Amino acid sequence: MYKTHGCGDLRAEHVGQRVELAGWVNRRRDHGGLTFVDLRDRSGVVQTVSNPELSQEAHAIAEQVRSEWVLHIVGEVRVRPEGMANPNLPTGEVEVEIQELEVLNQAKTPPFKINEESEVDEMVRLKYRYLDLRRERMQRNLELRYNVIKFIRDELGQRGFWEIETPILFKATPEGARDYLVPSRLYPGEAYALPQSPQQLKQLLMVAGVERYFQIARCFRDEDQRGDRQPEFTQLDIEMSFVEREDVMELLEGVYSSLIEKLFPGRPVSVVPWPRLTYQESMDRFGSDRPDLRFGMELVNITDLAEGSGFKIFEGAVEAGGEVRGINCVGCGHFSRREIDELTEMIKPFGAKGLAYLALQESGEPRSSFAKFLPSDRLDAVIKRLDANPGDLLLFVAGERDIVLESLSRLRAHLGERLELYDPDALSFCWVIDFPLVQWDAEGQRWDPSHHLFTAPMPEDLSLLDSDPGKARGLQYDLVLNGEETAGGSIRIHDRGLQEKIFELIGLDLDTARERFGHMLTAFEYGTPPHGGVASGLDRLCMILAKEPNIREVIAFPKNQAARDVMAGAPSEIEPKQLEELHLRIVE
RNA sequence: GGGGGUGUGGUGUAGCGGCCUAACACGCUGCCCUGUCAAGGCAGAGAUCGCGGGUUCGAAUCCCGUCAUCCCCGCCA
Repeated sequence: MYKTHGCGDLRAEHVGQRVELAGWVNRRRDHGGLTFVDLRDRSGVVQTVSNPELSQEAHAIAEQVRSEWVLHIVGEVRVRPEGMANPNLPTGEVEVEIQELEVLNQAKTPPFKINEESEVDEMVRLKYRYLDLRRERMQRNLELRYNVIKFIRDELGQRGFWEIETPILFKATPEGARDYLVPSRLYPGEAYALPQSPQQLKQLLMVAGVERYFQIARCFRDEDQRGDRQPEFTQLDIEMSFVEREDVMELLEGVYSSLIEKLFPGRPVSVVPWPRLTYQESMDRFGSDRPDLRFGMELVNITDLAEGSGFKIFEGAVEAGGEVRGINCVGCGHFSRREIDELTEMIKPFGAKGLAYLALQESGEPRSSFAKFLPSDRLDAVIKRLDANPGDLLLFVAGERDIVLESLSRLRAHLGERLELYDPDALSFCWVIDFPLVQWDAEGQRWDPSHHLFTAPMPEDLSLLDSDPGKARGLQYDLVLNGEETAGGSIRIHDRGLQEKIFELIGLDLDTARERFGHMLTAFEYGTPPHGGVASGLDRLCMILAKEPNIREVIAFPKNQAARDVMAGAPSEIEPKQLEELHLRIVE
């Protein structure tokens, strides 16, 4: 070993000890005679001092040293002279007096500063990711992620789960996201697919009698990027036999609650059991199936008050079968016309024609785009229903239900952040349940599973599958954290007949279904236990726990927006020889 | 596939028709300096203003195209 201690671990208790340190030069302060070298390793930073009176040889080297050089130092830990302690440094009470100094490696001047949290263009960071990861923020994130995963492994182990690996080379499933394909060398024209999730395999593990399975599983989806989406990502995959919906939800909230209690003590977190909202309720109150429960500002339906109100825009929306809903931005009555116009522009992309506003003044008439059209008793009823007081700003959207909900939901999320309506440390969980099993896909003219095609319908809704499939609910649950979808799961179908019925409903003919999922159907005939599970996006979870704005900040080597690895330059051109082996030809 | 933002020394920014022979901070190089810790002092190097075309007497600045990058929509069972 090159070191006896971590740089950041040295304290007053080590005074007098001879220590060996190894690490990077964080900063050098050369006073000519005396030279200070702040040495950094994973554990932190400690000040080392080179004094020519102690070692002429070491001092000559210390004068040559530059940022990010890799050093090996032998020296003695000393208390700093009176008044020289640095309270900003955990190791600030001591310093290491250099006796021997060895340069293990020199370093070019890095393209950006490693020793401070300066803003750097992300392309440059990704190109030199190994340097970016050397910075404190990234080291913190890497450690946080490790701690989260370690905790989950330990916790699930204690709860009787086995961690089982499933194949990365598996079979394409044209339903769902686009697959990443791996062409087969041995079988011309055939390909493996990388898993979008280990869904089928974990269900087959239940058939296999595993009963309690989990995996920290890498998943692959060839779709376009977002700030919270990467082409490959990691999910906590769980499956359990002989359970009902509530059992799976209780398990995950138990694991995550204790995780936060242990690793993030002091952060405000939802109390178990976490709120359970039906899909209907969530849409009705928040306009979204992933409601951010860190703050209120719920959507209020005033459709009945809008009907025949005298305001043509409201009336028209109601007559066309639409709705009128509003939110109360408490204390925002001072918003300027321009600010309200900006909010209006914000929701137009979602189909909203406009934004009606009513700003209640502390005194005098309200400022409003529509109040003058409404009889005063109607106006009072509206104000009362939104629980509004002088100084508040009420915002309304009228139109088709979907548009109203989406617009106000976006507006609510935007205002919640802008007005700082919540504690940035808060971790607000909730479950959304009772999703529709299938949704009508107008483009494809067919029913689409809202979760996936193995989700069991609610038993009491079974008959609806024939009469009114859109009304049938699934035994499904989504976990939402601070308005972000963090996990999703369901009780699965374990009956071949029902599974085939679902295939049929979503327009998979029996031959195709058997070709793609024959192994599942066959397995269901050999004594399949009732089972269900959940999958949780760990990158996203870590992103929120680390309070990072972007999923790339918690992934060691992420792809950029265009799905490229800019450090290694992947994807890259294929050698003709490889193409030939794989029986492939490039079509321009 | 579509919409929007951004591209100026190594990094972060300023400049947004002529005062630009491109400014500032940090970093970098050299010299000085024995108690600094964002060390300090002095001196210095470093930019064809993403690329191509156009408008103009004159373009970092305006226009068009293109590339890169980020955000969003579509997509993500």
